[in-house]
Amino acid sequence: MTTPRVRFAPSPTGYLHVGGARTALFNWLFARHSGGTHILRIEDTDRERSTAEHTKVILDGLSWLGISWDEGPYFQGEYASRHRADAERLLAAGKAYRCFCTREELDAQRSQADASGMGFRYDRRCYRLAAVEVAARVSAGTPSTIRFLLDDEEIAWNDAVHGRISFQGRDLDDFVILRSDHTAIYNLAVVSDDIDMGITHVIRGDDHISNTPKQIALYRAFGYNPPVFAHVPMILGSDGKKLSKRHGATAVGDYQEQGIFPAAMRNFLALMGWSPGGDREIMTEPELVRLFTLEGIQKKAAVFDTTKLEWMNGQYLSALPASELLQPVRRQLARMGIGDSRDLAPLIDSVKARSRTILHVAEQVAVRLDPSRSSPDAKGEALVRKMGAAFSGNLSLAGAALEGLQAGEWNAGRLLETLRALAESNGLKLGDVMQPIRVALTGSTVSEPVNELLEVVGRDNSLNRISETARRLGGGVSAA
RNA sequence: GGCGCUAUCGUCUAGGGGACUAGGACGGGGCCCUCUCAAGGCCCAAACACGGGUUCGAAUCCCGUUAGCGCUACCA
Repeated sequence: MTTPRVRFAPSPTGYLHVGGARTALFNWLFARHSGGTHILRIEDTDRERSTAEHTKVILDGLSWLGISWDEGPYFQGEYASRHRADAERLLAAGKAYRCFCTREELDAQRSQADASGMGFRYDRRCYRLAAVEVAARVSAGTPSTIRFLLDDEEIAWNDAVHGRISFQGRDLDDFVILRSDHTAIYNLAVVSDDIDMGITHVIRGDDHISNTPKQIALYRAFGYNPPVFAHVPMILGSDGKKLSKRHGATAVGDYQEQGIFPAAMRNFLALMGWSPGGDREIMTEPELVRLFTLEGIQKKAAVFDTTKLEWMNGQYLSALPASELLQPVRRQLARMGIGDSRDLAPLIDSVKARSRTILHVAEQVAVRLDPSRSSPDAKGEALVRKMGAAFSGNLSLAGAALEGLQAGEWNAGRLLETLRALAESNGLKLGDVMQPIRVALTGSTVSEPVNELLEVVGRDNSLNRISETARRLGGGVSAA
């Protein structure tokens, strides 16, 4: 068996979608697993919608995900002359014919067919034109497309994920392969390029299943054996509909911004429509490559579950030491307009267990760098309301006790001792003194243990914030 | 409408005739830990779409129904 050659062939008419990224990932995993070649081909033949910016975004997205390619990127638009020559070769061989029907005529025929409840099929009126008539129109300069003459025969293939799929030629149409401006239509361009590039396996979304018989017919007409087709299931939004902007973040760039790790995204995407069998979920890149097979691909469409993605990202997050998080966290902080001079590692360590994304880590680090950046959330406000005057009262008490600690004593151990003693001597539960501090410093009722929080925020920042908050909420009345 | 694809917990999935009182993960609920928690530990609820076959035996094989999705362009 020759080594596989696969391609990822996005059209640069939009951003790199998670569905496209998943298809790219499968192609890449298959190539790496089998020692094959991964080719990147940009299908830019839709000139109206294709842009260089989209191409760049797609390339950047793939790089971010760690998906590489061995050949390319090739640009389909550069092969226009081969496409045209191939179409004309089919025309000369009598396997295609010129069609002079205009778009308007076709539209009229289509709507008529719709109105009568019949499915539209091109009636081959131009195929029946006499040769002299065709020649006359051509020399008169009448624009024409080239249509493929589709035989009525069974077209079937053994799909690597679905098994045998078959269509009848009579259910298909004599489809256009070359536009009147001599540029190729998708199905022709794909087959022409895949033959030219020696593609052995076509791994793509299953929305292409109905294109496949047309493409196989083209392979037959050109005298080539079709490649192996593997149609991977769609990725759906939470409502079971095709993923779109309505579903929120759908571009891989969105997840990059949210602080999702490429490794986590890759791991998660690999599990959308593929399973290694058994219970494995968190897998390293080499494991993914080793385990990946076309047989493990699912037939059923998968719903993209952001919550589980974030959970998985959290798994990667907690497995990574703070030292490796330094750069990404700094980047996020910079985007938030926060420069820093402090060593962030201890801050990162104290918040990463409770975080799922880098963005979340950065937000919490920012608050610990400067508690005045915090604003109370719903739970924080509820606590203030519930405790009433005791909130600021206990806070002042704590502030006074904490002030007794010198800078050299400001560590988690001493802080805990101090707070415990304070609670005991005032007949308070530990939580009654801890929670107000937590809310004052973070705005929330959730954080690392308060003594650790105090240590990480530092003596001056902590004390300032505590007295400030006590004063503000105490309405100027000292509770002491 | 026509053609095609698909159908296991809410979601991602394991399962390829007996090992299934259907397993894992996310999410949900509860308990423990505890100053709080989105962290950790333990526990619970939750699914084979429906109907026919085949078989000693069906989540697994076949057929039909239903539902969902895709395609049906001089888009890709």
